[in-house]
Amino acid sequence: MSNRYTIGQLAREASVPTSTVRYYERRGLLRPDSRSKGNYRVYSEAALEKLLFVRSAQAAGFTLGDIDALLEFRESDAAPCKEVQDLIAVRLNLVVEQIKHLKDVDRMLRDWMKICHEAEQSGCCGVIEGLQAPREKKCKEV
Amino acid sequence: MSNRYTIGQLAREASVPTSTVRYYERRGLLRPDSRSKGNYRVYSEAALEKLLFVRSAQAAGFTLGDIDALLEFRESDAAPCKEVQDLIAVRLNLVVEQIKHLKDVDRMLRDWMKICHEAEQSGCCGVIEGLQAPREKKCKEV
DNA sequence: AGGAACATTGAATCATGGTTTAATGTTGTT
DNA sequence: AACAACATTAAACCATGATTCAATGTTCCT
Repeated sequence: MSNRYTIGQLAREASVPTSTVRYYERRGLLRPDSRSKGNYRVYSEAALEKLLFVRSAQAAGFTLGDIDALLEFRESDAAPCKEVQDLIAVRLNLVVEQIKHLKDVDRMLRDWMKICHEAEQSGCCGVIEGLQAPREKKCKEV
Repeated sequence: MSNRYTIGQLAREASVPTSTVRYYERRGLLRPDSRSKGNYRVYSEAALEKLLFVRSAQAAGFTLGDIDALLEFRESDAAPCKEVQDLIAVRLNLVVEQIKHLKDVDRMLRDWMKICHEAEQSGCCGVIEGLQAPREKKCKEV
């Protein structure tokens, strides 16, 4: 093995635009192993694994900030379960919060949809009215 | 009635920073009714209602882009149920998608948490290993 | 040798919803 | 008159995760 990749090859292998690979480099996540004589980035197989790791971790809900930390753990030989669990726990809490919030929004939107259907008969959009300050309603209660 | 508000008063009434009110103005959502001799923004009661409408609509899950449209409907005398329903439907689809995605992420994070707990005994972090490309795993299957 | 394909860089741009800053002017109270 | 509190503006900045651009250099294939 010991494959070498240009940025384009690497990007294709990981199904990522090259611009994103450069962006990760700016973020400090992924450095080329060296440069060609023409100053092209040269990546090793390990870099590809790392890039795939980054994408997997992103898909698993970690932010690039989280992944920074995960990569440090990965680079070290320790098995820092405690730290990883903390990272997961923090992220999980945020995700749970977001889901909760989105479910509220979902419920509200469905309510408005219902109100709109019901008000449609009376020729007065219940949603527009409903979102007014309460005392301002201009059509009969829906 | 016929109250007049400075931007600060308006902002306080709506529990919004003044910077946000100016931002909405930049976005074309909310214009002052006039200017004082000192060039201060002067808002009417109607402007306050409008601002409250914007905040309600945001809370209901509409983006400022959506609210642009809602305000146009509100300003017109029509009862554009069809348009409002479309707006709600589009937003609802996006929200449903987001919830779906976040639930996947939630499930993955819980899986990783479980894996990490199980791998903890073997002194090898299952998460770090698990996110590698499959052939790269450096510790026994978890 | 020529041309396509690919690479380089820094900087600007995008979407979202704002906040912060700096330098300056106004209003209200004492 | 002095002072605090409040206002004005344009522009830069924040976080997130990138993409796009322009101007230019390199590599590969025939």
